[in-house]
Amino acid sequence: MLVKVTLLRPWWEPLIYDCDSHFVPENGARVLVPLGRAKCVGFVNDDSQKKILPKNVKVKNISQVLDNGKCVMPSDLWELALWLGKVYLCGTGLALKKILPEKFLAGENLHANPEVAASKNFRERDFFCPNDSEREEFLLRELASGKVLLLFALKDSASDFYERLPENLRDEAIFLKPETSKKSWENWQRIYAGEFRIVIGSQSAVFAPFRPEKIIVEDEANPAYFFQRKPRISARTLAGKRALLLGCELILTGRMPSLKTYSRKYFGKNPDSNSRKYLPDRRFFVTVDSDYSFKESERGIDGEILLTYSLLERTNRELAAGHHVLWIWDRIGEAGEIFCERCGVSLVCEFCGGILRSVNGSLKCVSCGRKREFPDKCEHCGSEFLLGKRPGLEALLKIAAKYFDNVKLFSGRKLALSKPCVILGTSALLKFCDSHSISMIAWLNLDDELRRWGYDTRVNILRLIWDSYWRGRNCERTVLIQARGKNLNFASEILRGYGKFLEDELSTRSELSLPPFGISVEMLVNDANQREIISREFEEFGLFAMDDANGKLTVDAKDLSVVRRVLEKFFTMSEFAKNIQISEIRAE
DNA sequence: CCACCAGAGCTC
DNA sequence: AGCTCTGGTGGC
Repeated sequence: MLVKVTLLRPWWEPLIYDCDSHFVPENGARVLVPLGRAKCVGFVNDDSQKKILPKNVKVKNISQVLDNGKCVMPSDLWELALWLGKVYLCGTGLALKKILPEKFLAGENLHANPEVAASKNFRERDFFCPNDSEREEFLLRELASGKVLLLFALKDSASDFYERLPENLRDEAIFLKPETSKKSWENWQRIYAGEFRIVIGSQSAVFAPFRPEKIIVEDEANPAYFFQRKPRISARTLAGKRALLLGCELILTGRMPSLKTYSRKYFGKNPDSNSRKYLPDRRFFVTVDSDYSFKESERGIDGEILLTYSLLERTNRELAAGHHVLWIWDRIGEAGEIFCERCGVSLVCEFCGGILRSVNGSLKCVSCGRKREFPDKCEHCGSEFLLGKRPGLEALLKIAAKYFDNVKLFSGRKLALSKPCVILGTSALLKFCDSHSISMIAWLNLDDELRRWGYDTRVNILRLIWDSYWRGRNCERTVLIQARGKNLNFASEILRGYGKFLEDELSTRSELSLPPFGISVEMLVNDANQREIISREFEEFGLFAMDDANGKLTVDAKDLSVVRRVLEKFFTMSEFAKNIQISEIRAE
């Protein structure tokens, strides 16, 4: 009896093995199979289709059936793996690797847990409310009963929330750490055994092995839900799919809805026209360089820091009232770039060609992070006139110190805040709003933030600015945005409110077929001939593959299934020669 | 003579 | 992607 078995490998198709008895394990059951000289764990993945063997291949026997031929992982996780393998072009094998712990995949023994029949009653709700305390109360109410999976975008917010839980709830709950330690396998088994009613965690907790009746995604608009490692899908999307497969309730919460949720709710099949009420309008102050302003610069660094009169005046006012003020400047170090004044060439990383930034007196590559000593001379022309370009936080610190007595630079370490002061740092500063009373936040270089490329840059910046208004328990706050004339548009779009901004963004993306209206798949194909072949295949399906000649191929499509149909023949075991790698899928 | 390694090749 | 086999290097 032939059986298809999915192995934990990058190819998309299952392999065919023989199961000599008449007893065929069910789909999702673990088996031990020989592969070449090695033996490895696979998962039975049999469909009704005919089993076609390539020539010159002899079918081998399954070595051992594990778990009595039963699928012991929660069945919705098995279905989630099949779905993820398809929609993220990674294959079921790599999807399983993402979803399940290493020990389970290695075949470690597991005490099977009797399956509880799911209620099969998918429902979606949301609670968007900018006030953090109100949202926390909502979450506590939702945790009162039933099995709940509660997801946060960041590990720290998850553990903070867990620590603050009232004792009776904390006894029934577990905070699932993302690390893969011995302890985490133990915790996985305890959740599997049904020891906890509530599971709290960040991204990876979306794969918690139990059957929640409710999945809550807090701060669902946060891009931190995207996994760092491939496949780089959003845990929010997985949570939604999982709720659908389980037939349970999905609750999205946050200060504001994400673009995806917003478009689905208001522009999807059943637009919800009466609940735009949760998009409150707030006033921001935008100040531009045509206002009375100072252009400060630092010795040895080419480039100016814009300080408007309004910024200085308002900061002074807040300090006098005994408050803390945050100045956000998203460039660490002394200067963003070092260049030679004589020949004009900038210093770049010798390994990856990335721009070198000056941090703490040495050089650090912006893209690969490698450090280097500061050279004495220009490596290009030998002159000694090396200058910084685009001032960083260290330069800002020196300048700000001229205007205010108490200025501090936050560089990731702890910061004691006793006296009223100006705190300088990147957008990571926003977390001070949780623990301190911050009465003003100023965005000093929004221009630079907007220069960063990415179809979602604008939405992410909007979200950060909007959060800077609401984050923390104290909501009386001024948000000030400095902008130069040319980026005044963005600033004034923010002034029109969150909802209006997202609507405009959606219509722009619709016009340009950007996500969520179009999907873009980026792949690495080192071999030029192979690139040529794949491009032609795409063309036959009416898709244009852009070749950047550095090995990257980008395809924009309306529908991923066409892309999958083209690529599937390259992701078989015989074709797979490490020459195609899906590097990025932009779908939302 | 063998330990140690980087690279090649194969996998129903 | 792993795993194992290969063949080279370098130590004594």
